Amino acid sequence: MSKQDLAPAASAGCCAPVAAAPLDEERATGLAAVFKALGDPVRLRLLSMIAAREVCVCELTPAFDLSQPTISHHLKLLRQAGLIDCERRGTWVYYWALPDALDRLVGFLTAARADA
Amino acid sequence: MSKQDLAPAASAGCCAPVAAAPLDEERATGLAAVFKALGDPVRLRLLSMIAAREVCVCELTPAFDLSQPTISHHLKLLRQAGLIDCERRGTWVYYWALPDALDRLVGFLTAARADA
DNA sequence: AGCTTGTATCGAAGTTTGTCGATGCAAGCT
DNA sequence: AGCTTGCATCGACAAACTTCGATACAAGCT
Repeated sequence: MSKQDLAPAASAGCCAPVAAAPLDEERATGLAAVFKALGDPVRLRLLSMIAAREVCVCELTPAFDLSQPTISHHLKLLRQAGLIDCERRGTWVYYWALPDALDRLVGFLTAARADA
Repeated sequence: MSKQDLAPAASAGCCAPVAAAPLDEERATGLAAVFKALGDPVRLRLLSMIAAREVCVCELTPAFDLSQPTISHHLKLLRQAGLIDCERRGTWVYYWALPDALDRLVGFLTAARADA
């Protein structure tokens, strides 16, 4: 039996036949990488602080009970996920948020939300 | 539009924005647990299939190149995250999505997005 | 040139995660 | 009762993750 045609298009009737495409494997991998970056309380708090306004690392590190290398590691993961970016200005390094990555996540979630 | 002044004693300059509260540790832990559940391509695809419509496990398992216990394990994690729920009906088990969890994630993301 | 401070990178240790085969349980059969 | 099918749980293993101290790099000092 072919499971290609999962959608019975039963009583759905008029509108919304198979609302969102079932999320192909490639797109799922890309999205999952970003979600995984948010799957840690420390990184979530870091992102929320950075999204509020551009922040220097020297303000972020003392806000946690973690070592400086650990905070630096989490910032690197957020950056690799495309959620933030940084720049060195003299002695200090400043981080800011990249809204596009958040937009992609919201797009997926609202599509799933709409289906449900 | 009330901006609570949680500003750090830093010399933030004139206005000291700090829009949303910086996401307390407890809420960050709860949200991160849900984001972590989405941090895997298999679970993301499972959720998108389940969100489209209520689905029987017997339709989900053959859609992946993974063993049946592995799919069952991923479904359990999604359920523990509050993203889906299930019910046994005779021989088969059916899963459906819980939109509230998605709403919470969208709420966090759009708040962060607004700040940035 | 040295010294000091801010940040990133480098191993390493301990924990968690993804996956599997084997097994167990539930429900519908004959 | 037995047999078969659908799904969950168990135990194990390799891979990945989080965290740390030690170290290296970068920039502004004296």
